[in-house]
Amino acid sequence: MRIAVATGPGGAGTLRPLAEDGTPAGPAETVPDLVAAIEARERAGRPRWVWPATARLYPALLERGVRVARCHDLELAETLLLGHAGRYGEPRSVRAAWARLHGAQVPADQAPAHEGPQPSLFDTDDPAPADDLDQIVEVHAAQQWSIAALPGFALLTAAESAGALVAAEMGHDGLPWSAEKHDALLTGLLGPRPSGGLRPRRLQDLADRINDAFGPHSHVNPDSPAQILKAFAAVGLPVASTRAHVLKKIDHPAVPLLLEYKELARLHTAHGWAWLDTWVKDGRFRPEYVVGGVVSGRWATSGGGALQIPRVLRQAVVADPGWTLVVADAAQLEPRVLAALAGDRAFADAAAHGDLYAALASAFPAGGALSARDKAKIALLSAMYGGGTGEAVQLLAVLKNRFPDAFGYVEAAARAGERGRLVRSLLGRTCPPPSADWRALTSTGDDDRASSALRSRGRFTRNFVVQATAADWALVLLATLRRRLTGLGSPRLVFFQHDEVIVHAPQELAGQVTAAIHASAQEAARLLFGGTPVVFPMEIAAVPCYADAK
DNA sequence: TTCATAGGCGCG
DNA sequence: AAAGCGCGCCTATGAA
Repeated sequence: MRIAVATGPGGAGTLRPLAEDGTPAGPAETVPDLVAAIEARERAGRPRWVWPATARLYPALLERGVRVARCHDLELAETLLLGHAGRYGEPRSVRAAWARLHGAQVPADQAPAHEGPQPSLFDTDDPAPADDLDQIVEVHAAQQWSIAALPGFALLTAAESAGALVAAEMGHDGLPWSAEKHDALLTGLLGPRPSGGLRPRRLQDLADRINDAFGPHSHVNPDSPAQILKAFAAVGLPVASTRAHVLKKIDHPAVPLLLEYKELARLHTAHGWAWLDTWVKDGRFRPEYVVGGVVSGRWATSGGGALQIPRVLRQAVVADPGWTLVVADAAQLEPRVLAALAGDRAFADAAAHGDLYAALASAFPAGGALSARDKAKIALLSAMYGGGTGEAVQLLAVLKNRFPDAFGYVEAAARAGERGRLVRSLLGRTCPPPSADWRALTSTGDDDRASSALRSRGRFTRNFVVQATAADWALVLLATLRRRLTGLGSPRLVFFQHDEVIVHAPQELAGQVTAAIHASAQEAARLLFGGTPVVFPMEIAAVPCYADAK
């Protein structure tokens, strides 16, 4: 059973039961308290809720303690369907989808109402227009018809919608975060918290010593790459850039000071006290996730930088007393995905257990500075990213000879991209078409810029098929894990980063959570790849602090 | 003063 | 000179 949901004014709304294919299975009903009505029907029968956008509607339910098992997010589904049709970037609102169905003028999407107090959806003074239930019902039915015709899309849209539920729940529950530990870490590395916009003591000290190293009259701002370049040129050491790996190659007393400065300055500006004040409240870090924010299907964030937390700050992620963090990481996910995708028998056999790179190592010649395992890893990464300079050239040749189907799979994706064609993940998530600029550039000449653009597009599509299918797998894992955790009661998903999840759970449930994660990884592999011999092992640790994992 | 871009680096 | 994929966030910088 499905139920379509339209929000109305003042917390009211309208509901209508639907069959799986979207045809109405009963009359529309207007309810004065939409959240209460959803809660009652959720208890009665766990329907799949059909609503315009989980991100706008679900936070208000969570505020009132209401969670739902399943939904169909119309905007996310519309985005996936448009993408599959090569129509990236067209408006995805229910109104826009309805207008497309009727050949009417398609309204542009409203900019996400940023900032301001969170859920304005149920505010009585909400200026946003109420949803139109009839449009919701009609758009949903059209989507179901399209989805049924596309292999993988039923699973893809269900998983994307479940991901939206998880994202809202994680934003609501938050990642357990110790402000005390974070502050102590900052103080230890940077010195006491400075007042005003001053540099912390340790950074100022390094800045002074960097200037001393460049000479008595030096005025270098270490935050300015341009000034650093000039300073090195002035002492006879011209460098192409100030990136850490470039600076490491030159011999000058300022280099180690600069490297230390950059690292600490980054921590201070991106995840320092200002970040702590903004993003951590009541022992929880509540980021804003954007489901499907990356074209490959990975999530993005729109604030808080949840997907770029420096490893050193994992010390601040601490379970509540009596609780534990179950930290789970998919080992070597992308090469395993390639193995399963390509159906390369020899490669899949290597990916059938343990350490994939080690299993491949015997195919690569011994000798030299690199171990055979490292060579296997470089070859794989080059194949998936489109690298292949220096030593990687020979290693790629080995890969091509020994594992021709795996090599051929990403090569075919690269060639499709170079021809301007679309490529898709296993479940059908589709890459954006090349831009008009790209077409103009690559159709006219065969100069350097044109061939560079061609190769760039090839690298993108080459990587897309792997990264996006890995995202498919991770999203299905997340969806099935969420279902299992609901069965366990109190455990909560609190973090998801591409191929890694953290569950916050009472200590006594750590074993059951661990089992649930293993089972979900297996289920995801089966749902995507059927009977592939490739395994998708999870490295799991139940720890009091995130930093203790691995 | 505001805005867009580049350079750099954090994560996978 | 650029160079292997995908992101977000910060500062410096120069144009508007």
